[in-house]
Amino acid sequence: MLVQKRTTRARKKAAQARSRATVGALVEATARILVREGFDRASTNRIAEEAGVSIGSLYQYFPGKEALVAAVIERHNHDLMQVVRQAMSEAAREPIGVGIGCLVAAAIEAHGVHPALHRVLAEQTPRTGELEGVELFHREALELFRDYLEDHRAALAVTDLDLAAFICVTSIEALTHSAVIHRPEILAGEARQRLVAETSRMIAAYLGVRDGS
Amino acid sequence: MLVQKRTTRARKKAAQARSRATVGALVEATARILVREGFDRASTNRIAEEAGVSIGSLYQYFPGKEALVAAVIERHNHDLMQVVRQAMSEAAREPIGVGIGCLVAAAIEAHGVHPALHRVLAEQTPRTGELEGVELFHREALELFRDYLEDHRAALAVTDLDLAAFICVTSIEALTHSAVIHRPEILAGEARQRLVAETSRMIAAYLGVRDGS
Amino acid sequence: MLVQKRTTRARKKAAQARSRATVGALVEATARILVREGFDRASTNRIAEEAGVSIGSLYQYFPGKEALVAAVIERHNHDLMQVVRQAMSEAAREPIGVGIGCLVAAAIEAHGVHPALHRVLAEQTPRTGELEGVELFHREALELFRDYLEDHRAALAVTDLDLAAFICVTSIEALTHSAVIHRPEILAGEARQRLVAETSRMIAAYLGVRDGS
Amino acid sequence: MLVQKRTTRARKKAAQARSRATVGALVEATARILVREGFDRASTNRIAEEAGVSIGSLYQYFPGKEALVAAVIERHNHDLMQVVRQAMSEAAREPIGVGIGCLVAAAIEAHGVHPALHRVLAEQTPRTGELEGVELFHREALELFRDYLEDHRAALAVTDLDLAAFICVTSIEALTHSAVIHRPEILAGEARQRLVAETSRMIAAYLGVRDGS
DNA sequence: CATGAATGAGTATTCATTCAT
DNA sequence: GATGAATGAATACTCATTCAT
Repeated sequence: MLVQKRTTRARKKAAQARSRATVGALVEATARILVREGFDRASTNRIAEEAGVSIGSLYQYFPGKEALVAAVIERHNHDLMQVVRQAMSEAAREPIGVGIGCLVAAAIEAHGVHPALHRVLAEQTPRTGELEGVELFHREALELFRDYLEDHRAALAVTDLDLAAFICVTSIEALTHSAVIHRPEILAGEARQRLVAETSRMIAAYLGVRDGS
Repeated sequence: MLVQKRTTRARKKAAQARSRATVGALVEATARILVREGFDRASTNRIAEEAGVSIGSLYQYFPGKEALVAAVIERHNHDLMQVVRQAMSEAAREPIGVGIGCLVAAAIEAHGVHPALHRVLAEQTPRTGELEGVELFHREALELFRDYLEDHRAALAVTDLDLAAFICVTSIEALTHSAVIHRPEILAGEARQRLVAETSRMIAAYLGVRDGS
Repeated sequence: MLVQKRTTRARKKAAQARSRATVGALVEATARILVREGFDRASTNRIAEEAGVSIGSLYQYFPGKEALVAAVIERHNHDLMQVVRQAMSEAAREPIGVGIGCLVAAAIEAHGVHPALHRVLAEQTPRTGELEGVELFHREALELFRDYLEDHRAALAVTDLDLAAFICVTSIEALTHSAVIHRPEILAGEARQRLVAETSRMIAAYLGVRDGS
Repeated sequence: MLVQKRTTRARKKAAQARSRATVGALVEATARILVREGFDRASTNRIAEEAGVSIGSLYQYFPGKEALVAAVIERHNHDLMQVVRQAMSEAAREPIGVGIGCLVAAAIEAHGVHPALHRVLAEQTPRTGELEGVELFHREALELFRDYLEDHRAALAVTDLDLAAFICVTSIEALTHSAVIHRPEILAGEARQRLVAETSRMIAAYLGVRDGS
């Protein structure tokens, strides 16, 4: 009995491990094809082939193309949040004037995680049905930033923190995104410093950051 | 002879009128379907049907779906620019502190021109090939705004006007867009005033607008 | 009355001249497109455009694409026959041994009249309906050659002149055609002489040409 | 393990058998439609229907109409070569005077393999892209015949065997083809013997076959 | 007669999805 | 669970032809 159980467990584990591997391969293949061929040419058949998995198995784990892309988005969001969270905890240890600089720099850095994928996701992926997940990152970042403002409320002139967070996060996100997509030259060398500086200055000015806090 | 010529002209005009009508019907039908069914379900056949025109005629005037959507985008951009230009000339007559408020308000107003279409264009239309025209509006607005800053250079603390224009236009665009799409409640009544006020304040603070100019 | 008639006549003539010009332009345009784009891509609309004529006018003069191509074939056949007839009358003045050489040489020359068109007609034009006209050339040449043999019956060993003509014309035609299409190198310089010589020798040997006739 | 493997193999075989059956059905259906409806009316949809296979399956195995027709041509060529090769080995055992008769007779026989298909392939199939395979048969036959001449070089008066092979094969091919297509009456009963005799005589005379070899 | 806008049946092709093995 | 052959609705696009002007 014990042996049997063990075997079963082992088998299950093996099976689960295999499952995870298959799922992983599929998500990675989707990302690769998305980047290489674009959203429209990313068909389930092609993805399965790229993953080295049969089309039947693909449908075993994902209900369709949408779910596959959603998984890619989720993973990408997770990677981005990693960077953001890291920056957040760094910023928490600094006075707010410095902290905002950290966060802006982090936003740019985050967009550099997987720029090609980011671009495809931003430019070609329709925000419909399951796929609106692209916006999820925004919401998470928003919450984090709102909390950050809350922690520094005393040092700020603004009162409506919700609105302030919306304005800051949206602006920072848009600036870094737009720079990455349409002005890559602005992100190299000294120009990058200036972008960070200017953006930070704008945000700080808007928030009415009091010196020495 | 004169009669003959007239007839010829009349014929031509009739023909041209018919053509224009067909083209117009197609563009309008495209916009309608885009809004009603979304980008992916907007097939050339469906568009032709909606326009009350044969599929053959569609291809007489447009090389494909892309061109159709591009025409819709172009028309939409044109409508937006109308609003922006109007606001620009208004702002030109005011001190910069007030002028920026005008422009921000105009940006929100512009997004209200045809919100449903705007949304589809922003969320579902891939920015590939001919379709990157969505970005064209941005570029035009950028230029206009840069000129505006140029005219008020003396009243500003910033020196790199290109970078400043990029930062301002991108931020304003993103804030109004994001508000329209994800926070419609923020655009009604008193909340709208606050959004305009806050945004304007941020931009003015960033530009280092000197009072009384 | 007279004046009237004259005018009418003149008009008619003018009209007829215009008609002929239109027809000519259409046939030439068809040939040009056939060569440039191939049979399949030669659409009536394209032909009309190339001819600088409206599609409506095209259908005034030709019932469809088939008729257009048939006209091109006919004209081409006519050009070929010109060469063949010329050679025939030359050959008639020579003893048969020499005459056959003339005819073979003429066959090659004929294929050089408009090789590109010839190729398209031979390789891409289906021999169906009105279009079987490609074979018409063969039949005409056959008849001419049969008469030629008849005139030289006394100098020949063969008795069934119909069969002999079929064998000779088919062979000559095939050899020159095949050379033009698949062995163009065989038609330049000294190789060409050899092809003519060998072919003539074969035909003469087959016919049992008696020397000195 | 063995059982497992067997099962796997069996599965594969079953799958492969199904595939082969589908492919076969498609090729046969193409041939049938080609004959019944002609090249132009042979659309992929019609072929799939005739084959009792979905249009999707058609495209799983063939990239398009061209490939389908190419497969038919290939199969037909193969069938023809079968006959030719058979005749060749027969001819090899005979003196060349008799051998040539064998080969000519075989050429006619070969054209009788599937005359209707042969006709469509010859008359309606454009020789473009993948489809030039019609000419492949010619090239193969040419090589075979050249080798044959080589083996009998001593018994021949001609020296340029390449040119001689070209002349012989082209002539024989054209004569039998033309007879089948345009003079079917010439291929029945006694007339056929005469055609073979005359053609053989022409070829033998051309080659300068020495008696008793 | 000339024009060219309009037509719409027809064709090739893709792709998400199912299901027997 | 895995496989991959099969499916067929859907789509983009062409082209011969008509007919109102």
